[in-house]
Amino acid sequence: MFTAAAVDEGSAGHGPELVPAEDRGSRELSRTIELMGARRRFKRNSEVYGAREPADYFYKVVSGMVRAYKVTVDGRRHVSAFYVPADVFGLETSEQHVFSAEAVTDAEILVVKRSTVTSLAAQDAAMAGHLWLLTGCELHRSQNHMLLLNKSAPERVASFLLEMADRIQSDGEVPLSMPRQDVADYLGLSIETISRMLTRLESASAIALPTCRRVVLRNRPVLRRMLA
Amino acid sequence: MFTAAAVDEGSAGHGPELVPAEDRGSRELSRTIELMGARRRFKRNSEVYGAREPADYFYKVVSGMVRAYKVTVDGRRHVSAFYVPADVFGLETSEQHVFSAEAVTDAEILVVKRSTVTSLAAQDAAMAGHLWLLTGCELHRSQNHMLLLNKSAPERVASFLLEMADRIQSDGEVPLSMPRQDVADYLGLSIETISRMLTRLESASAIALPTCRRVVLRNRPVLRRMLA
DNA sequence: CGACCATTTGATATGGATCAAGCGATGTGG
DNA sequence: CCACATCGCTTGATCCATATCAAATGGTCG
Repeated sequence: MFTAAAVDEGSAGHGPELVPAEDRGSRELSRTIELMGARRRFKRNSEVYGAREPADYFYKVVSGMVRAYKVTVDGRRHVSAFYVPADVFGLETSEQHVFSAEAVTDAEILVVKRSTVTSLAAQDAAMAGHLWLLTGCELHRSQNHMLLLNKSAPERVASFLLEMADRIQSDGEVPLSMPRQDVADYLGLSIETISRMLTRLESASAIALPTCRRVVLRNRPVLRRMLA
Repeated sequence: MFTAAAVDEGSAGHGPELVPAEDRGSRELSRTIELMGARRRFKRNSEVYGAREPADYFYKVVSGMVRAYKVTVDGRRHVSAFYVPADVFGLETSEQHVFSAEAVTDAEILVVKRSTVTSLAAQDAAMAGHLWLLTGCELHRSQNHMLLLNKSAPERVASFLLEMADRIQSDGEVPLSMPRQDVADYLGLSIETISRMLTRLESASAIALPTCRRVVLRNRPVLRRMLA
């Protein structure tokens, strides 16, 4: 199977509305990691891998959340992605990781040797196809994030909430496991702006904030209308 | 061959310093397009493909330049990439194109049916590997662009010039084939800001502007020092 | 030569960063 | 169990980078 049949569209428009990993044609690779992967536990804020380290493994989140990030020479940090259960990450084609990865919360992660997967892929076209497909999904996500970074602050925050709601799928209630600083570094804004935008959305009763780490989406159409 | 051996690093740091397509392990796929591709000519500003159209072909630039872009609902345009001779583009895994592609200048482009490549890839692991690799390079480029969008205006412009100089490889002289608006939409800035930054770089004698479409890099270290 | 389009330059406006308190939870030692 | 320290979040005041608006200039093509 070397077609991209299962891949989304419907997302293309604007929001990242990413399709859950299981629906993305990733089953082969995902299952391989499931079967052959070693389960490792990571404490909150511990490192999964570091930028510039050899990229010898692929990863799949079982529980918890992971952030991929990079610190620039001038000390600014950019969070490129959050990975939630069922997401596969670390799929880069380069020999070294470009980003670092850390557990946002305590997390369980399946780890499989990259060489195991690539040698399977060399034998099995379906595996190779899925590897390609998953990388394509990551590309798609990255391109969406790129678009997001040209939007206004309210748009970025609204996009973020909708993205998280779609991916975590806990029905209206979005638990923000990460601190404000992570959100800020993901959206390219300051923590103060994140805070202000959330307050503004609450005033507009688009969302409710029972606690600062729990967001309830009260009015998605209002949020969607903010997307450029 | 299903290893990413040839893939860069050295870029990872900051600049996109992208390795020319031929050195990226893309030879198989690139050569396939070379052998099996139909050569098509596109006039300046004509469309190669449109967003949301079926992604039935892969492309390789022979001459000229191509821009990939997307217009958001609110009418803003984002240029996600410029493709120069030897670059392969249109590699998305999704069934429909997310971006549109247009010729920046008159261009010659090799076009090959995607199904041709994918059925080759289903037989030939090397082809599958190269497909993966090239998509990985596109991902890498996209991630670099993402980082770029969090930098200051002078940094973005300096990065852009260095990127173009590396990719066009015409030794110090960078012909900007695209109008300022394209640069602006690529860097997420206004045309006025692009203009001002170029002027500023000229005053700092980091560059010279014999005409507004030709940039001479006079002092790369100064440009590099601007990168965050 | 004149019209048109792209680029530069100048003046002003503004969104978001930064600086600086305040506030609220969470946890620790008395 | 409560006082207090700490950390993360919110709120307010100010500043600055870049957008936007508005001409002026230059380059290209009929």
